[in-house]
Amino acid sequence: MYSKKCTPPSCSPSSYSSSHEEALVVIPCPSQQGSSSQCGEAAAAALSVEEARATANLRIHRQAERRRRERINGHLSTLRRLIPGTTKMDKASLLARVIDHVKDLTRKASDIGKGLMVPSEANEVRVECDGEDNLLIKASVCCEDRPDLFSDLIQAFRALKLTVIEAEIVCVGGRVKNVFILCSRRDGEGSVCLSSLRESMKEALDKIACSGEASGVGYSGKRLRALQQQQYSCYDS
Amino acid sequence: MYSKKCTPPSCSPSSYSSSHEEALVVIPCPSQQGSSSQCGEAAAAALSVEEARATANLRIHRQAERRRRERINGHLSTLRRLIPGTTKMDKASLLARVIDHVKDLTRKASDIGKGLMVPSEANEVRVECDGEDNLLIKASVCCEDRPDLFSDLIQAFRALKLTVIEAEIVCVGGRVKNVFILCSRRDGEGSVCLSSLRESMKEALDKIACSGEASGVGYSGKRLRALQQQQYSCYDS
DNA sequence: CCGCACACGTGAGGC
DNA sequence: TGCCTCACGTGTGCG
Repeated sequence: MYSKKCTPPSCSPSSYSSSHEEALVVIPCPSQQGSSSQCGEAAAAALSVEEARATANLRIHRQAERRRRERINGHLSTLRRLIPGTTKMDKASLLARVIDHVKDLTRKASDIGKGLMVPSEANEVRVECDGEDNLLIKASVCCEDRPDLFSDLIQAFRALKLTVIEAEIVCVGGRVKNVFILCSRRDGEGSVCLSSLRESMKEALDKIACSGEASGVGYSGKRLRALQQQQYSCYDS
Repeated sequence: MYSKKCTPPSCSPSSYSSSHEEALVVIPCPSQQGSSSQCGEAAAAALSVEEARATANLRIHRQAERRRRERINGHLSTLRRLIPGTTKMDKASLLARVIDHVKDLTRKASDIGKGLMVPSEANEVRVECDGEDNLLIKASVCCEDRPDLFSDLIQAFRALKLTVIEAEIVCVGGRVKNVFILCSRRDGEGSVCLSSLRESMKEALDKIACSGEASGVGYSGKRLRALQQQQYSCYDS
């Protein structure tokens, strides 16, 4: 029940067989070929041939194990190649980072599939620092849409010295969800400074999200019903 | 100054087969301690103490190596836990699937950040079967927007006996991108049937996407410029 | 019996 | 020098 047909044949790290090659020489014992007449010798011969077979098996086993090791290490270095910054890293630590990476990507992927990309009913502002290098910041704002919302957000980011790397906009029935990937370009960067940045960001974005709340309302029930009936529309009335 | 020449490396590994707990008892051998009065013994004692230290080092090395192995295998089983369907799978194959998973998730994740969620200039219809169970189908349609586009799509899915699990709509400057997660509820399901389903889906969606092409055009350059200047808007003129 | 996969202990090399 | 990581060969259990 294991291994299936996978066995990527190309996983070999290309440098192979140069270092130690198993010589095919098998029989070091010359003792037992002439002696067919003595029974004691026969026993010895049997034992030695048995030994020879054992060593042959051992040899096969040895190189099989080596192939297995090469397969595993090949996959491991493929992983190293895939995940940036893991070159010349400990094998165990590499696996740890692979785990982190998988978890992270799974979370991201589930975000897109689930409800993240459909603007929710309630206003929502989230600011999270992505990854371990703390360079990228992800900010998402979900609120009622209005003509100058986007430029307001951009201005807020500019005031905080944040560069927009990516922006993602989804609008459904008058509500909008904006997700930004930002990059903070500051001189004395530190985790302390970063947390305060988080706070000011959240404050500013909250203000922007709520500023259009007084004017137009009443979409809630209608929009929800529209969603449930699967009659999405991007068009305002 | 213990004698203890025991534990020669040749000593069979099964000798201390008591599961694996390293007993702290070090000195079982009382063999050559009686003669303390001879000077030749001094050299032997020095040699033996050196040997003893060597074996102690070996012991430390042994259990350190074991810890390392445990760490790696721990991470490996964590990965098994994370990726569904890899229980009791070969270690190398597990790594292969981890690689696939990482590649897949990276692609998906880059999709959300890059161009997937912004309607592209050219019309585009994609149908892909997600995951290994072949139950979920992801269909994305990118085309010029029109009032009844969505209901047309829904009708097409209904005709193909597809249930909409999730829908994601992004509209920018008159163009729209719809991404659907669908579930096929059919009796005799098979990969053959599924590929034909793919074909008919693609055909139907292509028809729908192109049907509004004749009427309104000319957004292209304007929209592209708007995107580059980061002046997104969900509002039609 | 053989192929396969795993865990183990040990030698070698890098700080 | 000591600790750590790695590769290697081998013993062992499973189909």
